[in-house]
Parts: sequence; C-alpha cells; structure tokens
Amino acid sequence: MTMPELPEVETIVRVLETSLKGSQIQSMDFRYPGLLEEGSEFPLEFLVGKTFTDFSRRGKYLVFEFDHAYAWIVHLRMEGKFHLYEAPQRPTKHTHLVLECDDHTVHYLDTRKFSRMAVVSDVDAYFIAKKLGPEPFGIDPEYLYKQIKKSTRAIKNILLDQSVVVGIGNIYADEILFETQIHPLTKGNKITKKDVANLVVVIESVLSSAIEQGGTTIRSYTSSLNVNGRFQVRLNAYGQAGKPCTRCGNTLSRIVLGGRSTVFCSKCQKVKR
DNA sequence: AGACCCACCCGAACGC
DNA sequence: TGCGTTCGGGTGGGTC
Repeated sequence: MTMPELPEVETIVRVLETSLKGSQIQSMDFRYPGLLEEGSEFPLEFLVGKTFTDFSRRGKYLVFEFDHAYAWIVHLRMEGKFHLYEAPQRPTKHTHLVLECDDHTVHYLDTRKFSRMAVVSDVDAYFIAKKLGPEPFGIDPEYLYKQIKKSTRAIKNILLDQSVVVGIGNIYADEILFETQIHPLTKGNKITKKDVANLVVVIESVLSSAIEQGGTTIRSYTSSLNVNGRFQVRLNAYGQAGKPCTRCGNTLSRIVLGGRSTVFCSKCQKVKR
C-alpha cells in the first residue's frame, strides 16, 4: 500500500551502499528503456564498466555516483524497487533493469512503470533544474512561514509542493497534519506562526521516526538482500478513513484534495477561517 | 507568476 | 479463465 517516501528512500540508500559500494557494473540489460527520462544527459548503458562510489538522496531522489564523475539518478515514484541477489536471477515480467555487478545481481522492478531515472554529469545542475526546495530536516521556520503565508492554497497542497520543501508525500502529509491538528483544507494565509512552529517540529519527528522504524525492519530485508524500502509504520490518518481517531475516537473523514486521497479527524483538525 | 489540470501506467478493487 | 470500469500515486508540462 505504501509507496516509498523520503524515509523509505533514505533506508534504501543505506542498504544499497552497504552492498554495492566499490562494486563495478559488469553488464546491463535495460529491458524497459521507457524508464529513462527524456532529458537524460546520457543513456543508461553509459554506466557499464563504472564503479559505484557514493550513495545519497535528495528529497525522494536516489543519487548513485560513480568513478569518472557520472551520476545515476532514480526516482522510485510509487512502486520502484531494487532487489539484490548474490547470483544471476531470472527476471520477472516487472523487472525492467538487470545489472550484473562484482558481487551482486541487481534487479530494478516497477509494476506501474511510473518511476524515472537519468544519467547526468552534474548532480547539482540536475536538481537546480527540478526546482527543489530545502530538505525537511533542519528547515528554517521563518522560511517555511513565509512560503505558507503567501499562499491561498490548501496547507496540504503546500506541504506536498516539492519546491517549498522536499520529501513530503501524500501519506506523511496526512500524518503531519493529523499530528499538528491542522485541517488539510486550511488556506496557507490562515496558518499561524504557532502552527508553523509545530509543523517544523512534527515534519522532522514524523519523518525521522519512520526512518528509525525502517531501519529496524530493513534488517530482515538485508538478510534476504531484497530492498524495496517498504515497511509498516503505524499510521494515524492515511488509509484509516472510517476508523476511530486515535486521539478522540471520532470517525476519521476522507476527502479528495488536489486529486489525492486525504484523511483527517473533523473534530481534532478544525479549518481556520 | 501562481494555481490548476491532466498525462503517464497498470494491478487491484469494484460493479454488474 | 468473467469482463469492463475506476482508482491512485509523484511529477512535469501545459494552460489560463
């Protein structure tokens, strides 16, 4: 159910780093080239013969850097996932990329074919073009307040806007608003300074606790060398419509906002007018 | 410029 | 071996 959000991406980066750092790509079978971005600077096959050197993320983007200064950037979107094996493995119908590396076979799968990847020479330039906002950890409250205050959009849409702050997807947006007791439809210009102070703290705590729980669960994945970053985090709002609010017992409501399923407690989360 | 809409994609869930 | 329709998720490009 849950798609990879920032905490899952962070976990995936760390697990892949453990297995693949210093490993050379011996061969590649790019079975569904449609995953490569139109604007990719280089073809994916350019990575054959290169050695993984650095593993990081920017927002929900995975960044793999190689010797010779090339970088492979992957956005998992909803269902992208890596499977690692210690020996060559038969691809499934959803295996879109196979990499034979020094000590591992890497499969990349995506049932929806929604994810995207690119090969670039300048990581910073790539992300500047994407117009990404700051990371959600250590965000400047003054900056966030200004961004929210100048907008008449619903606060949930603002939180989802990656040019305001990166890494908040649909699931954690609902969780963050539940925790701060802000109604998702509240317009940005109605949000108070105190709300923003709470948001800054809660954004960080919700995402980091998910990373911690992912770190716990991912150990079972490392043993089997399957890395999809999915793990169960206890959710108070997302996917819980019709169930009692964990804070007050009121039945949780569901609306569609900006085309996204949105769950909240109409008693705990009041719209400010 | 800011806000909004829609395409992309296909398995799951649903309606009949 | 039931078949057709709807839904959803993040991002980017287009429009107003």
